[in-house]
Amino acid sequence: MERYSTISNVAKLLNLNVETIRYYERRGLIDQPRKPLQGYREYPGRTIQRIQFIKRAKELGFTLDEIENLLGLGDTHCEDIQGIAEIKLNTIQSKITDLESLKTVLDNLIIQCRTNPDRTHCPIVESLLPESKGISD
Amino acid sequence: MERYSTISNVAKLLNLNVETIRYYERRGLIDQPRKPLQGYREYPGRTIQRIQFIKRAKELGFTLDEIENLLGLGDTHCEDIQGIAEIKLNTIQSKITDLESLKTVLDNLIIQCRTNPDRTHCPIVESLLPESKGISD
DNA sequence: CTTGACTCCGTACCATGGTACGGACTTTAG
DNA sequence: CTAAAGTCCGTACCATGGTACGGAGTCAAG
Repeated sequence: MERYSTISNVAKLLNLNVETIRYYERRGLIDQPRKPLQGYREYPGRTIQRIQFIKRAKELGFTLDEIENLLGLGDTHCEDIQGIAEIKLNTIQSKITDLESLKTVLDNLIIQCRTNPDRTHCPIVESLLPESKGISD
Repeated sequence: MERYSTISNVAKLLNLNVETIRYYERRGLIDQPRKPLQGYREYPGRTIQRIQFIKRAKELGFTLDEIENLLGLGDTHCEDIQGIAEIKLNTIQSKITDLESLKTVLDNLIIQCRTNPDRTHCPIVESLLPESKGISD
């Protein structure tokens, strides 16, 4: 693996936008290489690896703040990292529960629509209205 | 129900922020009452109802754009509304599926952490790293 | 040398759904 | 009348994760 690379090469290698890398730099997620007297900044392999870590963690649903935490812990605090992952797992579970509730409500409303003999009034709209007064005014 | 009300009364009645009502006006979701020559704008009952519709639809997961569509349809186009609801239902189902996948991955990683005899290396971190090289550099 | 591609830098913008604020004006209650 | 609360209005900001852009400078290839 090449140890140094310009920003657009890194972006291409990791299938990222140059602007995104700059954003991560600004946020302090990765180090910005020093500007050499001659030529462009060169990104070391460890920064490339770090970005790969960030990308994988994002895929797991971690926010950039959370990822920053993880990166700060290194891999010698397994209990702390486990804790962060458990919190994320609980958050995901909550979201699933919320979405399942929504799904149930929408399912029921759609069934009402499908079985509605009078297509000039809509059970979904009526369920959304206060006291089902209609909005045709 | 009082037919006219000032903006802060509407906000209080509907448990909303004044600024939120103004935002809905700016977005064209609700009509902004004409400014009378004397006194403050007065919000008619039908605007209050409309905001209640918006709130309930948001609770069902519809975005403001989608809600604008629903409001535009009235309740005489049950098939169109059903279509919009079905799209939303599919979106919610997709999100649930994605989240379930994430949950499975995180579950497995957390189990690995819990059963990890060597707390000085973390399976979660190692799974996020390219080739599990470690980030202690 | 020239030109095109790349980098840098600082600033602004985008999506969505808000939220905040300052200054000017109006209303209300004492 | 006075003071406090409310309204209006236009502009800017917030969260999160980006994305875009213009102008200036650098590098590389022909």
